[in-house]
Amino acid sequence: MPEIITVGIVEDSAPFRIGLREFINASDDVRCVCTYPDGTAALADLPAQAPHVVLMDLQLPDCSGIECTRRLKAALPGTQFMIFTVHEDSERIFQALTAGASGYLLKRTPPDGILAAIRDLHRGGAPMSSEIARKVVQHFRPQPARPAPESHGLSPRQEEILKLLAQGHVPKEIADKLGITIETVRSYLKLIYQKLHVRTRTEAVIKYFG
Amino acid sequence: MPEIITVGIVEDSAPFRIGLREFINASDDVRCVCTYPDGTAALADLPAQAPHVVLMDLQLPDCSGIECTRRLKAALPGTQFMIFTVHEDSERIFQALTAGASGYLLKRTPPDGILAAIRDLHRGGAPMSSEIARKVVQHFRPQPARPAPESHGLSPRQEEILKLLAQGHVPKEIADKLGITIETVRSYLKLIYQKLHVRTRTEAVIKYFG
DNA sequence: TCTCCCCACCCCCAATTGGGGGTATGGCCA
DNA sequence: TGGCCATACCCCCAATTGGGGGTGGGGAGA
Repeated sequence: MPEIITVGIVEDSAPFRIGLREFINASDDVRCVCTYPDGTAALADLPAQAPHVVLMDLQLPDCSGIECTRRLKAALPGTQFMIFTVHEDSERIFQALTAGASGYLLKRTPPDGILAAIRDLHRGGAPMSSEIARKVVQHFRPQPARPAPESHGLSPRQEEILKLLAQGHVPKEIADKLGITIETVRSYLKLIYQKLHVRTRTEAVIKYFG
Repeated sequence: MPEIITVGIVEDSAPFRIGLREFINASDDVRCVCTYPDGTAALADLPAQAPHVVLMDLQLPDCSGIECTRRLKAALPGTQFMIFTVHEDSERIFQALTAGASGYLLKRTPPDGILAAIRDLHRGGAPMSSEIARKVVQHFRPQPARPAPESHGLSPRQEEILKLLAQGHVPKEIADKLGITIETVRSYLKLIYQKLHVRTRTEAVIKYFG
């Protein structure tokens, strides 16, 4: 028995909003639990509804759907946001993604595709219209400047230990996990500190993440 | 009458390679015109075939599929490359995209999905498995996960100390920097550990960055 | 052959850390 | 007015950490 996916809709066009809701509610596994015609209404009530997924139009009368997404995402980190719009310019796409959206559908998407995208989003995917996906992928291209691809010169074992450190494990736990003594782990840590030019586990982890 | 989409396959596993070719050729609109078991063979012959789409395994015997993609894309800018692999670590995904790939499928993708992805790629899309798309989207926002500092319920002073921790400072240095005694810093750290449900500085910093 | 490096282990020791107590001041607010 | 919390400080103590030494074995290269 699959869980019912709850959906909120933020869309200024009433016919479109209602039509979308009716279509969604005609499905077995997705329910539209709230709709809003503008950002103000959504910001006021949507956090209390906390749907799994929010469909967000970009063109709202009072504020941009991007700003609206940013604020709602801050209040509802667990909710997945899908932009649903006619705009497909790169600038807006990237702003939407940085604002916290995980999906980006064009309005010309067929109804079945919308439902499929909602399910995909809820499963942890990032549904995007083809055109959007291509723009996102292309944005990776003009950056051939790969900054420092692993130049710390750590041996495989040393890196393994660093990775466990970065997961929050204390040396004793690392020793247990790897089936070696704590003394060995300590030896490795000393070497790692030397190579990374740090003095503590914490600094090493920061270097690892930085 | 739709144009026939020509496909090249670079894949070291012979059964997989053959099976994929047969399956593709069973379709009406897609034809596999060449297959290669390794990067060397692909680099030598694929430019002469110039298929519309190339399915590229990442795990090749002689060189990485990423490097192979980079060179082939340089020779065939009009050809669309789709990575086809079991790897889904972020590092490889981004390397593949910067190398010129426009699609990224996991091998667990059902056959129908593979054909659909080939068509999508040829139409100008960027087909990706759900897991891949989500990773791409998430990495697109390097620092959006910052605006949630209140969630852990730290006081301003506690957060200030945590921030210094996250810069690699040791408690004694924090005391000096803030002009308070180390004992005070230690008291704060205990509170911070409690609130964040961690036991060490390192874990606290990981939480801070996570 | 003879290094060099990686892996694994051991000892010592000073310093630090984390956990447990505690005290005192001041602000907020009900 | 009393409670609650943030800030700031103190003590003790076991355990851990970081830095300094060292011992081997095994594999890759020169």
